[in-house]
Amino acid sequence: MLSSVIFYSLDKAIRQYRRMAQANIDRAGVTISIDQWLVLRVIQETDDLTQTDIAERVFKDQASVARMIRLLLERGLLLAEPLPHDGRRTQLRVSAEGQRTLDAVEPVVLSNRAVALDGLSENDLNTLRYLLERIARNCGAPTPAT
Amino acid sequence: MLSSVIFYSLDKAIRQYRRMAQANIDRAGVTISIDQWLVLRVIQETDDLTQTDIAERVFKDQASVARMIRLLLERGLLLAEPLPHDGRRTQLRVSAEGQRTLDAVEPVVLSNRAVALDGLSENDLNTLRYLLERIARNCGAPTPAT
DNA sequence: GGTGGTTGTATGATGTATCATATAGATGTA
DNA sequence: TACATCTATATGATACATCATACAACCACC
Repeated sequence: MLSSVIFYSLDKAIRQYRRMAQANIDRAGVTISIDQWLVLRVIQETDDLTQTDIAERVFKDQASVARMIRLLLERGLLLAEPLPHDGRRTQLRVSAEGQRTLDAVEPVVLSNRAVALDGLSENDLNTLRYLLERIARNCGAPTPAT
Repeated sequence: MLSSVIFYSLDKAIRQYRRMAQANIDRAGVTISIDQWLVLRVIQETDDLTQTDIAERVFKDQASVARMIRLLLERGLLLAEPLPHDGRRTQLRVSAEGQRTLDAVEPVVLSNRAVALDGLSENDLNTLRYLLERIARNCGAPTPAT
């Protein structure tokens, strides 16, 4: 039955977390999706990444990142200016408004994590991380039949 | 940094798994998404469920399930006939074609799971399941501020 | 200084996620 | 029976996921 399959538990956990997290962000009066927030945060930390770099960091597709960046630009949370030495790229920067959003979301995210991980010890988390990374690695191998 | 946050590991694991799983289904020559497959399988097991019931079982939204069922009907993998005692619902059944698809996908799914869980003991799986269910439960509580 | 391969970005197509809402059938109750 | 309410389904709107492709800028090399 479904509940015995680990991937349903996985799916369920991440889904419930995302719902809870988004609901709390909404309730805090901030208008941003957790995916956009994630991209914004990565750009804040390191602002000379290509879209492909960003996509790798957040485990998403370059196409998805491109569209999220477009939305963030349209919403004024991100600024872009052309890069002189590479006509394909633009220099992305978090705008003041974007910074305000990040600041507003930060405590909510921390609280979300605390709620989600309530009752789990440091040890549990390490175990969980280890097992999840193992699964990801197992699945990450390209097609063996070449 | 991102890698230290458990939810990125979670997200990464499930994403890698889904990519691998879908790629293997595609390679087997079957044209179905793993989400559609899941819905089809639930209907095969129990064919008198409402869309809301199905949605609950697969941890999805009723709206998503409605659209997946529409696609499955359009593709002829599912059959619907009106229910005499309830004009809102239809009786859903897996078609012969749908059954063939399920049969074709089954071994691929089993193999996918084996690949993904390679190196994890029964004990690891129980731990993992327990921790994931705990997280899901932690996140499942409705808004506390009422 | 062309030319071919690579890289960075954008976008089309299709499917799923989520919320909100619409609609119609079913049901309970005054 | 009439009405309010609930239930089952459908759908609009917006966003993300994924693959494929387009295209322009870059770069190496002859």
